[in-house]
Amino acid sequence: MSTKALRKEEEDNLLRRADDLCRQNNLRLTPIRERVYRELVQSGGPVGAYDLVDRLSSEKKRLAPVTIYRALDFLRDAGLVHRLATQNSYVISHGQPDVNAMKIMFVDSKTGETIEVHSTEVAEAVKKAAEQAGFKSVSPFMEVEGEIAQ
Amino acid sequence: MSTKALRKEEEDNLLRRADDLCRQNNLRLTPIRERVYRELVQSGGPVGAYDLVDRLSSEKKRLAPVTIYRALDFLRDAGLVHRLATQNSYVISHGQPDVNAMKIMFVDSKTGETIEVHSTEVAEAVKKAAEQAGFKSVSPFMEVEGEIAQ
DNA sequence: ATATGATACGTTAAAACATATCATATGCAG
DNA sequence: CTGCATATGATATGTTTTAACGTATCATAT
Repeated sequence: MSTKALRKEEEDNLLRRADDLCRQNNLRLTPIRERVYRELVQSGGPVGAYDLVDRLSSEKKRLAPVTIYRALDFLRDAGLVHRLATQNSYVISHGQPDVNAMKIMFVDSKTGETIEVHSTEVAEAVKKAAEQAGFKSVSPFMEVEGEIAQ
Repeated sequence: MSTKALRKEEEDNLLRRADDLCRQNNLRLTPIRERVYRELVQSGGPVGAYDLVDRLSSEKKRLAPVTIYRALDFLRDAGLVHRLATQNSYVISHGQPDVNAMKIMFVDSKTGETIEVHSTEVAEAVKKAAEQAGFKSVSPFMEVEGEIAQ
């Protein structure tokens, strides 16, 4: 089986999973929201909001930035998409959301390429540090810049 | 001794430390750079670039945004200042730069208030996760959103 | 003394990113 | 069907960051 086929399957899985999640939580995965999510899935990496505007606009119909931002807000609230603040871009959240794990987005400083890793070990260490800082709860997402080997 | 006095002492310490660091690395802590750094020190928290423009501008002379950004870039390169990507703001980096520790900026989601904690435990856990992701090196800074107790 | 190079800063403009506002449409509960 | 909440369309504006180009300053070389 080609990697392309695998890729396609995973895309479908993600879309189904998104659909299920929304259904179960009474969230409306409207056409625009679904298209934004699909675009992020297919891109395989972080994409800027204005890039999404371009990619989802046709000759006849140009979407307004605010439309994309609204869709992104929805997807982020649903936990399907994560914003990379250091890159001003947006990326799908992989994996089953394990409540106890920290979802770390490693971002390559040069290319912007990202890889997501879930780690309960990091989650625990961060939680401990948070207590020192007087923080009672912390986001389960974080972003770390670095360099990919090779 | 009042907390104010303590505060003043710490400010002086930070400024001296910055001065030393630059001297030792042949970096030029010019007046503008020093003023930007001092302003960040005195504010005690994250400050936006345009805030800095306002605060460092006088009636007769208004600094251009780019001037501030350049000073901030210098200070960031020197490791004296950290950019809070989630807040579009800038904050001094406290503490002796411990090479083995992760410098975590906890950011209160509501107020934007920050507290910096250094943790070798987090550094190690993140390093391990980075290896899983195929990352050979990671930034010693990270930013975590959360909520302050109370 | 004059030229060259390196670095910082000034000035103007624009790119890139994000939100406000108000109008219109669409779904859905009563 | 009606009214209310929610989603989208359209336009404008706000905010943050960088680009491009010129000048000032100072050290060093010719």
